Amino acid sequence: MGKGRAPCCDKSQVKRGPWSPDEDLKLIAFVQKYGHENWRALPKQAGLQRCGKSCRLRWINYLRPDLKRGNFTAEEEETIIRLHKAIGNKWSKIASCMPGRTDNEIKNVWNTHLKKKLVVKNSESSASESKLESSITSSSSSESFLSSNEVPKSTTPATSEFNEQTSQVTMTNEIKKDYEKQLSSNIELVKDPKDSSNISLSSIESNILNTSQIGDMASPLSYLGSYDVDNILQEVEKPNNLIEIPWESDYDLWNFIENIGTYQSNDQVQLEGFQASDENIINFGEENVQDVVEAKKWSHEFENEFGVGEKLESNKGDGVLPKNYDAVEPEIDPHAFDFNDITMQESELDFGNIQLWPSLPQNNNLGG
DNA sequence: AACATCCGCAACCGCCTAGTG
DNA sequence: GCACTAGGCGGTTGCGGATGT
Repeated sequence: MGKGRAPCCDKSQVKRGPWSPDEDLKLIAFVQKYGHENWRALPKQAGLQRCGKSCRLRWINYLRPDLKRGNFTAEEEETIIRLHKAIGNKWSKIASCMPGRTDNEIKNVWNTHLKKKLVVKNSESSASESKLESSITSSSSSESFLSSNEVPKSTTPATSEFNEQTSQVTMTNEIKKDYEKQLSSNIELVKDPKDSSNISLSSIESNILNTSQIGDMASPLSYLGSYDVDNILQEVEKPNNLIEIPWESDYDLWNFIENIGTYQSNDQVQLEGFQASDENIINFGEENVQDVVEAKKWSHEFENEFGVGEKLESNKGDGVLPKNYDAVEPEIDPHAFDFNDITMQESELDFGNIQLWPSLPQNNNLGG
């Protein structure tokens, strides 16, 4: 060894392996209350014998309240495939286009399902495609990022954001930039070095700009001819019926929505099925009561506006809770608060059992 | 029923990068 | 510009459940 940096923590001092419900609760409670400004310091402050990285990963991939759980829908898979075609293994970027999904999850889905699916698909269509390919790409060395069989088959270049409500795709600036960068680098690759003039792409370009079937273009050249990414994406991607929800831009709004499932009372909350010990009690600050009231109000508005009330329904059931919970506590849902044990100061608060994942109980299991 | 193999997923590892002094 | 730190990312691994023999 001798190379590389020192480990981020003393491995002998930290626990590794699967997380227990108790650890999860500690982490959730801490993050809800204090946030996660400093992951390295967090485990100590939260009373966890874990590496900060491990805490971060656990939170991001599993405990975050805005996570969607359950199988990927066909639309989501399609989105992953499209984005992967365009930007490759940029899992976090892909994830940023798919609210409620994590990079890790997407990566796993890709490696276990989609890659195989595509191999089968490609081998089925390879015969017919190879004919077309040879006629189109003969002039290009085309080791470009978007090889001809990687040109999106339908509608969207990669710069997109999946909209859960409409199953539509819109673009984020970050991805767009990436995409533009890749386009320009590809253009360099395909240009004939002997030709100092720009490649004449005007006819192709106008085709792109005028067509609603960008995906039918089979040639990488024609694809790469689309310098005006903005224009194209606006033309092609923006469906009329799309309701755009600014996922990242309005943090407070999402916070409100999330809070419904997280902050319940300014009192101590005992977790159902756990013995009353200090470890199993989560204290919520007084200010959170206001949050809950506000959140409830907003959630009503939100539900009316976007019809997402089901988001806040109970997510008990297969595939919603982590697998290891079944193993540890098959009879107990550690994320269901028992409100019988709460001394309510705000008499109007009556939210029933709301769990720590206000997430969509999509289909059933996560495969597995 | 017992064992072997496969498969999916959560977690870990190590590198990269941005921020800071 | 350099060193250091912490967060983020993508690749990989290992466990446990599912399936096959």
